Parts: sequence; C-alpha cells; structure tokens
Amino acid sequence: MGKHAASKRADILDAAKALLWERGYEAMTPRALIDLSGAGQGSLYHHFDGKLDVALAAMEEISAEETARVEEIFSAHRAPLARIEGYLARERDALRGCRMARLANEVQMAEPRFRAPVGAYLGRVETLLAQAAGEAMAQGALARAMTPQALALALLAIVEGGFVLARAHGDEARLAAALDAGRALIAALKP
Amino acid sequence: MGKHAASKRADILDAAKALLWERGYEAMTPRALIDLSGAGQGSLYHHFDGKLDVALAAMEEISAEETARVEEIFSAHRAPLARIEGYLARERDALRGCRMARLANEVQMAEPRFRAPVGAYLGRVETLLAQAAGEAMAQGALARAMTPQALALALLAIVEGGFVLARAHGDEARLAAALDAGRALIAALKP
DNA sequence: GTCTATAGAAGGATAGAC
DNA sequence: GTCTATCCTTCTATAGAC
Repeated sequence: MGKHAASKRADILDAAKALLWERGYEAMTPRALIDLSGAGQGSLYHHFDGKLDVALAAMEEISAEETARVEEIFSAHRAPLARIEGYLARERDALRGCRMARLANEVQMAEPRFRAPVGAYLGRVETLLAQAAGEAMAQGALARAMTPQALALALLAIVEGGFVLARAHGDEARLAAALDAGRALIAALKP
Repeated sequence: MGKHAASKRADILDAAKALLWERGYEAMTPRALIDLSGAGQGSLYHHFDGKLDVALAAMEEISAEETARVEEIFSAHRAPLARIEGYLARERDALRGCRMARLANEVQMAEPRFRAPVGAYLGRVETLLAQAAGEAMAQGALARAMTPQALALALLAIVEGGFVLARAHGDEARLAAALDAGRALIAALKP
C-alpha cells in the first residue's frame, strides 16, 4: 500500500509544485519541468498525459498540503479568537503570493478540474474562520455586529487581497498592513 | 495636437487591452494581437518594440482609464460614506477579475515598468478610500475603532480578494458576498 | 505605415532504444 | 521506468516589398 521509494514521478511533481508557485501555469514549460526535476522527457510523458495533467496532480498535492497546514493552525488553539489570530499570524511569502490563490487568474480556471483544488482550499479556510468566529460570538468574545460568515469572508478576502496588493506594489509590507487591518477589524468587534 | 485618426497602433492597443484582461500577459501572443486587431505583423513591430512593449503601453491606458473611473465615482458623491458605498456598488465583472489587479501574479511583475501601472491604480483607490474614511470619522459618521488607513486597506483588500474568491469558485456570488461583508464592516463602525 | 514572407528558437508531445 | 532523439506547431521577431 502507499507509495514506493522516490521515483522520477515524485521529482517531476515537486518541480511542478515549485514552478506553479513561482511562475504560474502558462509559464511552466515541460522543458523547465525536466530541467528542474532532472528527469528525461520520456519520464514526464510516461507518468503524465501532458503539461495539464502534471499541473492538476501538483495542484491536488498543493491543496492537500495547504489544507493540512490550516487545519493544524486551527486545531492548535482552543480559544476561537486565538485560532483566528493564529491564522492571521502564520508565515507567508508575500511577494510570491498564496500558493493556491496565485493561480486564480489563470486562463485554465475555466477547467473545473483546475479550479477544484483552489476552491476546496479556500472554501475550507473560510469554513474554519466562520466556525471560530461563530464560537467567539457565542462566548461573547466578539460582538455580533457582523455575522460569522461575513467576518470569515472579510478576513479571507483581506488576506488574499493583501497578497495581491503586496505583489502589485512589490512591497511585502502591504500584506503586513492588510493583516493589521484584519486585526483592527477584530479588535473593533470586541465588546 | 494629440492623436490623429484611428491607426493600426490604436487597433493593436485595443486588442492588447482585451487580451490582457481575458488571458493575461503570458497567454497574450503576437499572433492573437494581429488576429484580433486586423493588423499585419509589420504594423505591430513598427509601432512597438515587441510583446512586452505593447503590454506596457496597454497597461498604461488601462490604468489611466480605471483611475479616471474611480475618480469619477468618488467625485460623484458629496458625503464621504456615499463615496465609499459608491465604490463598493460599482459594476464589476466578477469572473473576469479586476482589470488591473488581475495581472498581479504575472511573472513580469518583477519588471518595475510592468508593476507601476498596477500599483498606481491600486494606490489611488486606497488613497481615495482613506480620505473618505477620514472625513466620515471627522464628521462622526463613522467610529474611530479603526484608523482611516486601516479601513481603506481592509476595504480594498476585500474587493480584490473577493475577485480572487469569485474566480476560484467560478461563482460571481462570492464577490457579491465579499462586498456585502465590506458593507457589514462599515455598518459595524457606525456609531 | 502597412503588408506578406521568412526564420530562429521554444513549446509540447512522440518514438523507440535500453 | 528511464533515457535520448526526433517531430510538428507556435511564438516572437526581422526583412523587405508596396
């Protein structure tokens, strides 16, 4: 059961994950995949149908990894507000962008299999945020001036929008400022 | 003075503006530019240095157009809260994305000339939002639970993040929900 | 200024040996 | 499974006629 020892397939997948993050789908070429992975053309097309197939497999893995990471962040804290703050405080590479949402503007988003891993990850974060917000309100730690869903969506959009602003200005401080604005929003809702 | 009658240069520029919006920079090919504009290869390279040069010129125009549009929205209302609400309520094509911020994740963002028009547009929106927020607070229409700058950044990030979420889910209602969350944020700050 | 023709390089995938 | 060699298409740009 499970995976065997490291193969070229895994190497190619790792290369795809790195290239998708740093260049995006369009700029990820089969040539770059074999150069970065050290595999030959043959291995690529033995394990995958083509470039799109490699990308889809890589995105499934990225989505699973990132989802596991946020699950971990949210489970590491008992108090709901601490969970939200833990999410805001997590490490991020502002100038590279969100590993998943970075792909949101690719032409290939029209393809459901391409979109699914991205939507699944973002949907899960939104749900975790909404649950924490709801608990915080139930405990009286947060005012009900906004619904838990609206607060969750606002915070997630602030984070993802913050990535966009940081890249647009070439300044990672823009993401930090957006996260601070998110914290200010939470502070404003404290009774 | 100014521009002469319509030339192939303008046609190519229009094609570039459309292609950048719908496909992004990497997927915008010279071939597509000439097909869409009806110009020949020669015209393209007579008026521009190459693909990057066309894109830069198109982005300058897009940035100017979009900036003019938000200036108009913010000048159309006297009351500061109405200006902010006017910005939130403006027409948007959720599934195509923000005309400017859509390009934030392109590899070419490393090039300052590519980044400048995007940063200029987003910076201007942020400033207009912060001014309106500051005035609203000065008039007592909005509580000072957040600074005007933090509120402006939060709202802009919510809009741009909302575009990302809409595309990621293939559902324009996600942007509408994000905008509603922005409105809820403002409502929560009303005294 | 505009066009068609051309060309080198890269993208994307296949064939077939080991 | 892995590799190298090969192939066709598209990309990006240039040349040169009108």
